[in-house]
Amino acid sequence: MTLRLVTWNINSIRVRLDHLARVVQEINPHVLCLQETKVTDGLFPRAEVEALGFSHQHIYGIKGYNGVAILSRLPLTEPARHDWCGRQDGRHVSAYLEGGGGKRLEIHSLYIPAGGDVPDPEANPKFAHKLEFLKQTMAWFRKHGRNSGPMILGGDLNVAPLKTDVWSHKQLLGVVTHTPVEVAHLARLQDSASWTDAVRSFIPPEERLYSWWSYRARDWRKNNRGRRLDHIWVNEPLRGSLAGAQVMTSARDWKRPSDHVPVVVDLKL
DNA sequence: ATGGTCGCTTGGCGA
Repeated sequence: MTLRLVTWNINSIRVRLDHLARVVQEINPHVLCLQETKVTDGLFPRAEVEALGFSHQHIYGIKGYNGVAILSRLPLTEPARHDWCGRQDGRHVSAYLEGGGGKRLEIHSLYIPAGGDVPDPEANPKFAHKLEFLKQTMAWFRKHGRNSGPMILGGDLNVAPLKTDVWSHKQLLGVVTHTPVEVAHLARLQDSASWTDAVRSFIPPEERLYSWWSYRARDWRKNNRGRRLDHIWVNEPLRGSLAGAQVMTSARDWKRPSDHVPVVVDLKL
């Protein structure tokens, strides 16, 4: 079988249920990793999501902001919540996907802190939190990755690592999401479990690629000042299974869009 | 250079 996984910062699942339905209709994934669901678990639209075919739901929401989920057509087992930096803030969940080609895949949905405006951990506690979050997740994956089987991670990692992941490398070197210290931290996270950047294994690094465009631009398409903040990574056991990748840019043009678009990867299992 | 827009916890915060 070919397993299709989407990661998407949906920026409120309640506001964008119709968009979720459209993603399901047009892309037909087996698994969705969502970020910024922005809803407590009691108010999560479980029935509506189940009606779309996703009866297996592992959710971790808090009031007002953040919130992550793994939604699946196939069974999910051993659902886990991961908390970092001493906060219970709905940024990381994992579960095992059962039955994909007889394999058992470990899935992670991750929402790394945005980091505020000033890229200085001394002056800006949000930036300090972002760097510390990256350190704690990399330490965990370094240990955990040693004896894990096939793993796939989808998330809003809030870092655009490559020059071609931003509209202007030069102009964004001092802007949070593209500073050298964040890129170095993300590289260490990527190294922690020998992750492969699944999307960039199909869309070459020379090619500009974005997954987020600010709401504040008057015309996002015309300015095209995007950044690639949303990523899908696979570990070594899945590297040979990679079968395709795409970024659903069209979703940014829908009515009342998220500022992020869905990112899709196919795995031949 | 500043402010521009969303969604949430109704109003300031986080992005």
